[in-house]
Amino acid sequence: MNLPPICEAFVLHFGEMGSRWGINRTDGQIYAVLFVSERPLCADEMVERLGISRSNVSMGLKELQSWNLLRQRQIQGDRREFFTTPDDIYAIVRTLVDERKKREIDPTLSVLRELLMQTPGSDKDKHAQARLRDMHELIELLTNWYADVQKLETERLIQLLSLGSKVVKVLELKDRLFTLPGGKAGNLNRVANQNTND
Amino acid sequence: MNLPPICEAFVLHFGEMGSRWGINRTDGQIYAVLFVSERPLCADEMVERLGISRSNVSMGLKELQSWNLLRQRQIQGDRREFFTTPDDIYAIVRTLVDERKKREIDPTLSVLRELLMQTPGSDKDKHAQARLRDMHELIELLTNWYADVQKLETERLIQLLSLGSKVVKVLELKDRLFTLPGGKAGNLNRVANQNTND
DNA sequence: CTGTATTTTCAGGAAAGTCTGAAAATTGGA
DNA sequence: TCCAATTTTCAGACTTTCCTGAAAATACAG
Repeated sequence: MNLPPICEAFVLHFGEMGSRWGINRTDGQIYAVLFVSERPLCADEMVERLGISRSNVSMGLKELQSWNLLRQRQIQGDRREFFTTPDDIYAIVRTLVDERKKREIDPTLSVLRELLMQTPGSDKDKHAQARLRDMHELIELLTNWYADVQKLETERLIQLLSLGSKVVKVLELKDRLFTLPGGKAGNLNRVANQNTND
Repeated sequence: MNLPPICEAFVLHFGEMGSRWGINRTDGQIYAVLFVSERPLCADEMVERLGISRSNVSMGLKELQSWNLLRQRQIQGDRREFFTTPDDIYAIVRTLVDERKKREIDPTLSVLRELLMQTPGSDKDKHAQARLRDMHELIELLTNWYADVQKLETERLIQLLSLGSKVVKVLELKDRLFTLPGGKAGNLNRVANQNTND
């Protein structure tokens, strides 16, 4: 590997982590090397830096592209293709989550729905369906939350995440305020509900 | 595989998904078969249902136990050990996330912190550090959010997740209400801030 | 302590996944 | 069109991971 020390340490760790998440170690390293690079790289530069074969880089890039994780750039008067990762790390994570959702969560949801439609032929299958219903409900809760939150601008998202569980306190406050008796409170409560039900 | 149709379909899908997440397909199947089972199972029953070797089940159970994913039960007058998954699927997901965090996120954070402490020996390393700082910041944001939200009771958590991005609307409402001029508003604002700053 | 039921370990075979070099395909300039 | 630069493909070598049966270890009843 032909990289300055900090880059190399990161690339190695990232490849290692990738391989624990079902991502080919080398593909993880290719991504990492692009992620820390100050400018777009062509395939031969990755070969040079990672010390792997040209064909391995080619396949890795194809895989990463199929995950929408790369930007491709042409450089003036150069026939080679250059690659980068997006600058915005929030955008990167969104893409990653979107792709994994598309490839793994969505198919799982549809398998679960299909199995829940079937008529159980035994008590065991009946019980299995009850468990599957729980799982389906939870996955739906999480994906709906994600779909909703994903629409927010990064700015707002950060705000929301920073707040964490304190949100619950704000809700308690809201409940407390708007369940007070009296005309004014009733009026405010309508406003509040307008704001919380879409 | 010796399972009723719905169970079998689920077990196969779950094993398949597991293998995409860096979990051994067989271990995923073992988990799945316990998850849908109406009662605790002993190792030989898993052998029978999944059609794999006894030693494979033994290793799978060991692995799943190291992830804290199983409950172990003794049955009156039976020397064999019986296993189940927890009933509460929210608890299951919490455990899963906790373990992955412990094994993958935490070590990554410490690698990042370590690399950010180092003095860069080149411009490339300097730029790499800037990228690593972004990544570190984002991971911290997410893990802090998780650590915070994880403390909530399931009930409250569901409430919060169901709300999704509507939370932002509630916050806007709060801001609108408590930035109005007047003594009463000022007073309420203090209450609100007490409630939102821990 | 002995014997049986049960679980665990582990060497080595099987399967799956990864990597490479050589060759084919593609691209764009002349 | 041809040619050289570049990228892609893919068979087979190599590596890693997984799975098994046999043997060892453990647990416990008698």
